[in-house]
Amino acid sequence: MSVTIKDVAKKANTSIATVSKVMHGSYSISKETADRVNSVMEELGYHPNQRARNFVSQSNHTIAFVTDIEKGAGFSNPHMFEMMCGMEAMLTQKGYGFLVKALKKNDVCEYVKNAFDTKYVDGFVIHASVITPELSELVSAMAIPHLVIGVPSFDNNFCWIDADNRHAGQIAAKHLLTVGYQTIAFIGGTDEDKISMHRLEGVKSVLKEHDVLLPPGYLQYGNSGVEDGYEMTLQILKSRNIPEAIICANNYLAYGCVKALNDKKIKIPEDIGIITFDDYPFSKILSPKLTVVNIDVYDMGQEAGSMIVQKINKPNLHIQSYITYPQVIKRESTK
Amino acid sequence: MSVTIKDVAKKANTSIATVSKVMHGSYSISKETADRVNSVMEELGYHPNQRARNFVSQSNHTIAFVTDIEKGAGFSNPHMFEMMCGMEAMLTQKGYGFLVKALKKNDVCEYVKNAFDTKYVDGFVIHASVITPELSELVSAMAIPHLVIGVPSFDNNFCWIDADNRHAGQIAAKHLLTVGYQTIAFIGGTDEDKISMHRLEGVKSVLKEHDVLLPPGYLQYGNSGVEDGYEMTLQILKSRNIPEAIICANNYLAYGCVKALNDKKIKIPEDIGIITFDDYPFSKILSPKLTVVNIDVYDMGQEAGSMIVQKINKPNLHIQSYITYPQVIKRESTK
DNA sequence: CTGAAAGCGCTAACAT
DNA sequence: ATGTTAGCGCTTTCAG
Repeated sequence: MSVTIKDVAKKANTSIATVSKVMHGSYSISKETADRVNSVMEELGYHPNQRARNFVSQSNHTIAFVTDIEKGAGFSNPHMFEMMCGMEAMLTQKGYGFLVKALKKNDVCEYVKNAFDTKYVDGFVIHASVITPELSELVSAMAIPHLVIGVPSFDNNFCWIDADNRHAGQIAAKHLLTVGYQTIAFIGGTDEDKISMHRLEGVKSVLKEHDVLLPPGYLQYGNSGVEDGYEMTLQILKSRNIPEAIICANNYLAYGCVKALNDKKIKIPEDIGIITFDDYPFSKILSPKLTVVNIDVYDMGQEAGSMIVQKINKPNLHIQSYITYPQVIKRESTK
Repeated sequence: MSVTIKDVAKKANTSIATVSKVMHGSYSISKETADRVNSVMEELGYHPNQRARNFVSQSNHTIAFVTDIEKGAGFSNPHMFEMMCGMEAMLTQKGYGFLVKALKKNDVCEYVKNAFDTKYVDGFVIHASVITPELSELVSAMAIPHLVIGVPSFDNNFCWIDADNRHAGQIAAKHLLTVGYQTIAFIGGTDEDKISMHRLEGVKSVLKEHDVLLPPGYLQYGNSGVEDGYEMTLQILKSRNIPEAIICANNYLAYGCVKALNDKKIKIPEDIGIITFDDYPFSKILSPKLTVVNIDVYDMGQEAGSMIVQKINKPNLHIQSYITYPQVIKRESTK
């Protein structure tokens, strides 16, 4: 076994209580004893046993991030990881460990309940993809410190934060208007796709404000594959008056859109400007490089890390808010 | 406080030792008591306190993954996260928690030493990007359970596993030969870029074996940007005899290569075939979709998870090996 | 300013 | 088959 507080106490000719006090910088300790104890600790290479401390304090100083990641997620969902990076950084800064737990929606309740009951972790950040009404019940009934990332789509008592996609949509529309595009079309996901819908809402609100019309033909919905973007763009091009710019609800649609425009020999950004959301690596690689409204998910992760710690310290804090740092990254696909 | 083993014992009219035994399925317990205890546990909603267990057993059943990730890593380094997914899955399966710790190379020694001394975690998986000779000293001097992912580039006592990029290079070359390309060029990173170099080695070994020449003009090195790939491809096209296929050491180079070939109106895969490594999301999005030798980093993560657990259980196990599951994903850029 | 002692909740020898 | 008891290493009253 390694050296314990007892060993230090013995060698320093004092009690373990005093050693403990020295470690915690208690004022009621004479400089001499403190010095003596410190040097013995040094000499013996003493390190407090974290597990014993966890046990006594009934806190692990770790939080679990619960989400649904499976094989391929690293490639298909870079945002999730970018968020994790931000969370980890903030939690480290606050003195917490960052534990990752991949779970299917159906297993989350059991895990959270158990992890909480057994005091395995101090709190949970839970991705909206795995929340359920039962979980909402559970966390509020047992007052489990938690924070959901993403807006729940049902009645709930969760604390949550989310990116404000509506705001991002507004920013996209404003950017296009500002640089001089006067007619704007939108291609987006199905109506199941909340993110796409919120972005569209934001776009609409800005267009309305500026008295820009959005004729039905300028609005296309579909799946979010490259091919879907391609087809939807073709649809838009059938309009009597071709729009001056197209807002694509996501990168894949945007790539399909670019392809369609290329095939039709339509110049980007001169004839038609394109803007999309989220800064995927290939936004910078495509030609033209895509102008993008980026949401800083790293910052969002940091925010989440900071908030879960707040929740742990002030359990009755209740947060439900949109947090977002959208920003235009101007590249080649807009004037 | 929540319900403890004492409460259960009292209510079940037995001792805490018996309760403990019931939990661990000891044989020397009568069916009746076991049943009674179990139902009391159920009734009271008892859950053993994990922290107390950790304390007693001096094991957290958690391992820390130490690596250098910073803002943007989610996008720039999908492989890292894919590996993490695999590790998490395996560790969960083995009953371990997965803790992520982002650290700069200079801070790793201190962290590992302290986390080990304080028994904060049971073992470490360490990414090769943050290892140092001092760390090697440390882990072997203190017998710290660890596993490095990536080959160290210096003399060391680490246990490590790595992807076999040489093997991947062989597979790429073999694939091209098999589908009928007879002359092959290679564009790769600088000679600092070990991964690229290893891939090239593999390629060379296969070409040699099949008596295929690799004239100097067919070999281009540079940085790994899209533009670099573009330029290097142009260089290759200056050769007297244009090669029938090009192996690109990574995706970015490959994209530049595709661009150059498109600009020169050279048809892929008819005139020139292209193959590259690692299945980035945009390999499937580009046109033509890229044929790729994929290394399953998820599997590698799983392997790492499994091995660190083995190391914890059998400390004198020493592993230094190349582990790899390279596989050709045939798409449109080769015949 | 210092120390004795009572836990924290559980496990595992050792008795019975 | 069951119970007693001694820790695990540390924090924290409470006395002195």
